[in-house]
Amino acid sequence: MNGSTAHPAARISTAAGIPASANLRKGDVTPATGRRRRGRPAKLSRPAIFAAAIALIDRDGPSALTMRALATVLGVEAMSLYRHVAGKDALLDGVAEQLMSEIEPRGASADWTVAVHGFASSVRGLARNHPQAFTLVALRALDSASALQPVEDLLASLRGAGFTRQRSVAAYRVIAAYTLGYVLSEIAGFTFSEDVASLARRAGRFPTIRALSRQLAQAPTNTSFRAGLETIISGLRAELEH
Amino acid sequence: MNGSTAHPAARISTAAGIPASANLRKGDVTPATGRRRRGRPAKLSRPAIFAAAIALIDRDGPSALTMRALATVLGVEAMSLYRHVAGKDALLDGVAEQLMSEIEPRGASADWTVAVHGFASSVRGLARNHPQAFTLVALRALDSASALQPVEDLLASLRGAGFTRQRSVAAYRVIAAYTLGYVLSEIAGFTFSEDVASLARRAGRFPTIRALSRQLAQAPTNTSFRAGLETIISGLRAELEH
DNA sequence: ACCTGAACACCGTTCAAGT
DNA sequence: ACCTGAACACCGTTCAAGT
Repeated sequence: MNGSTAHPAARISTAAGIPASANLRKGDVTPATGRRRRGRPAKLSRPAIFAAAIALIDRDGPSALTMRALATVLGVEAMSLYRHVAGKDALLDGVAEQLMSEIEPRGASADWTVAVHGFASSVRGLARNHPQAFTLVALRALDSASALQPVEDLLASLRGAGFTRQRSVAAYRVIAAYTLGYVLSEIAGFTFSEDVASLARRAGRFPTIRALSRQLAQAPTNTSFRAGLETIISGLRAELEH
Repeated sequence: MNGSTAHPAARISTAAGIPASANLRKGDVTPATGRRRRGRPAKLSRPAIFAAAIALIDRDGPSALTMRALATVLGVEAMSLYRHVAGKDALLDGVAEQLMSEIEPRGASADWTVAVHGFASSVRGLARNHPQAFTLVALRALDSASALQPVEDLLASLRGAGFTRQRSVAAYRVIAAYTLGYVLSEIAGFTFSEDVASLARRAGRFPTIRALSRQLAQAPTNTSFRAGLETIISGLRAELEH
C-alpha cells in the first residue's frame, strides 16, 4: 500500500521531536529516596520510554511501535531498552498504565448521574486524545491505581445513591461496556462507512438499512454518545426506584 | 516469558490437525459455474485458507497467525498464499468476513425486545466460539452481507415497533456498543482480576472497590449479560412510550 | 551502571523460475 | 495455472563485551 521506499528513522526522530526529558515530571528518574547515583548517568527512564512509545503509536499507528524504532526515536540502540523494560509485552503494559494516568480524577459526585457522565467522558476523552494507542491498550487488565480511581469514584456514587452492592456492580458493568464499545466503534469508524448503503443497494436486500442509510452514515457525536448514556441512566433509574 | 527454544512449525502442522479439505463445504473450491478447470488443480482456496487461519488463531492466539505458519498448516509454502489473498491485511479481512458468516440468520421478529436479545446473543455467541479471533476482528468495518443481515433484522424490528428513524439508529448503536464492549471485556477477563482487591488493599485507598470486591470478582454470565440488556431495553421502552 | 555489537531465529513480501 | 527458491528488509531477544 504505502510504497514509500525510504523512511529514515532519523527523520522520525526529528519529526516526532520527543521532548526526551521534558516529558518527565520531577522525581520520575529516581525514586523518592535521594539515593546517590553512581556510574554513567541514565539516558533512559521508564516514563520517557512510555511517553515516546505513545507518541510513536499516535503518530504512525500501533504497528509502528517497534523496539528498534522506539530506540531510534530515543537516540539509543534497541538493546538498551531491555535495561528498563522486560520486553515488548511489558512495554505495552507500561504504555497502558501511563495512558490511564492521563485521566484526571474528578472525585466522587453526590449526583450519581453526574458520576456516570464523568466516568464515561473520562474514558472517551482519553480515546479521543490517543485513538491509536487506545485500541492497543483497551483490552489489557487495568490493575494500576490511576485506572482504579475512576472506577472507585463511580462505584462510590452509585452506592451513595442507594444502589445495592449487586446493582452497583451491574450498573458499572453496563456503563463500562457501553462506553468501551462506543469508543472503540468510533475509532473504527462506527462499522458503517458511506458505502454500506451502496453495498445494501447492490445486494438488493436490506431495505431497512437502505431506508436508514442517512441516519446510519451520521458520524457519532458528543451529543449522541451522551444520549445513549441517558438511555442507560433511564433504565438504571427505573431499577433504583423500583 | 515462554522460553521454549524450538517450536518447529512441523509440530504445529501435526498438532493443529487442520482438516485441510474437510472444512470445505461443497462448491467452495470452484464458483457455481461449471467452468472447466485446466492446468494444475488448486491445492488452496480462499475459504480453506480463512478456515485454517481461524483455527490457528483459536488455537494459538492472534500472534500465531503468520503467513508462514498458515502455509505450513496448509501443507504449502508461504508464497503460495499470495496467489489467493493480496497480503496479510486482506487475509484478516477474509477471516473477519468468514467469522461473521457463522452467525445464522434469525429473521426479523415482531417483538422488538426479542430482536434485541437475538442480535446480542448472536454476537456474543460468535465471540464465545472464537474468543481469540473475535478480538482480532471486532474493529474491522463490517461490509459483507452476512455482517449486515443481523443489523437489518434488528433495525427492521425497531422500526416495526414504532421507533422513529433517528431513534431506531440510536437504539441500534446503544445495543451494539454495549454488546461489543461487554463481549470484549469478557474476553479480556472483564478487567477485574482476583488481585484487584489485593491491589486496592495494598494501596490503602479504594474503599468502595474493596467493599464490592466479591461482586466485582464474579465472572460475567449469560444472566448478567441479559440483565444489562434488560436495563437498556427498559430505557429504550421509556423513550418509545414517551 | 548503563549502553552496544554481533548474532539468532523469526517476520511479510518480491520476483523470476519451475512444473 | 499454480506453486516454489532465493532473496530483501525487516522483527524481538540473547549474550558477551565495551566504557
